[in-house]
Amino acid sequence: MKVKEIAQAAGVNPDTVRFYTREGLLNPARNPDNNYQQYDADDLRRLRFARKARQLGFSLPEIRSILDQADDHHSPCPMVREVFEKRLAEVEREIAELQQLRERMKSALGIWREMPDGTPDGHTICRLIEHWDDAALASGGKE
Amino acid sequence: MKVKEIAQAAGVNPDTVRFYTREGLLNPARNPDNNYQQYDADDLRRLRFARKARQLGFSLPEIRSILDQADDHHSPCPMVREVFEKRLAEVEREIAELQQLRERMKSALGIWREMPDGTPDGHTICRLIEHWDDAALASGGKE
DNA sequence: CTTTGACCTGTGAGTTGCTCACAGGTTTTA
DNA sequence: TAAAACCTGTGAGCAACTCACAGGTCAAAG
Repeated sequence: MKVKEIAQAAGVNPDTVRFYTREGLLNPARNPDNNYQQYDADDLRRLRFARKARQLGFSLPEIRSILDQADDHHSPCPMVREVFEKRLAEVEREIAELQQLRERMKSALGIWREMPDGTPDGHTICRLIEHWDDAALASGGKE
Repeated sequence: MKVKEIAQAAGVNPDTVRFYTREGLLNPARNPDNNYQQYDADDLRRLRFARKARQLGFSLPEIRSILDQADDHHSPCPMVREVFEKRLAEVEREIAELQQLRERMKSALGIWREMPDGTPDGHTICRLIEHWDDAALASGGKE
């Protein structure tokens, strides 16, 4: 299979296939006649695997590690479980952060409804933002 | 004020100050003696404004527009309100997406508890991922 | 008065996972 | 046989910083 074919078979952009190849996730052979990349069923399996793993939140380096382990006939599953739990925790944290942001935004919107628009006077740029109280932020620090 | 001073006054990394200056959000004068950047109270106001706006979800180009409008003595408030509502909608969408991801991950974890780890056999890389059903994904498309 | 250390300068690269652009070679279609 | 569609590798662009580098400047200590 050529780039476009495997890309279509996996439902991804051909450039993504090229990118994954560059990154070493895919190891196509070469057609000696024209130097085209030649992907086989194994590459397609790896590509589909990679896409599923991405949808589950794995990073490309993580996916590469998993693939490498499998190539060495070691079961990547324990590693998959471990990485996965870490990712889940991260996702939970991201959700919490975004929800906090949403609350900040909503409270700002509520307050703004009663505030008149001001013209910048050299002291103030936009009261809406400048007078928004970020005391609530103190609780949500990043580590 | 020099870079480090204004950075401390606003509670940001000096490199962020330099970056914002490069990006045109800050317009410091120059000390002709040594070519150092010289920030004044107005720059500090802009910097604090920018940080607050960032925490509220505005992008740097958006913040620059707001600042530019204020410099022209137009009230940026209507624009702020408009951009803000769009951002809020985006945040809601991001939260929904992440929550969906979390559900996918949790359901995968649940299923995995009952699955044995497998050794790669040339057909399978990691059953955990390959046998994970992504039918649920069909509903959550991106536009 | 010189050295040391802390600060300043601008610029370029690294982060993540692609996506797009470019210039040139190949194959297919008309 | 020429145009269209594909292939090749490489480099840049996205967001919002952060860090590294090489060299200039300045305050205080010796």
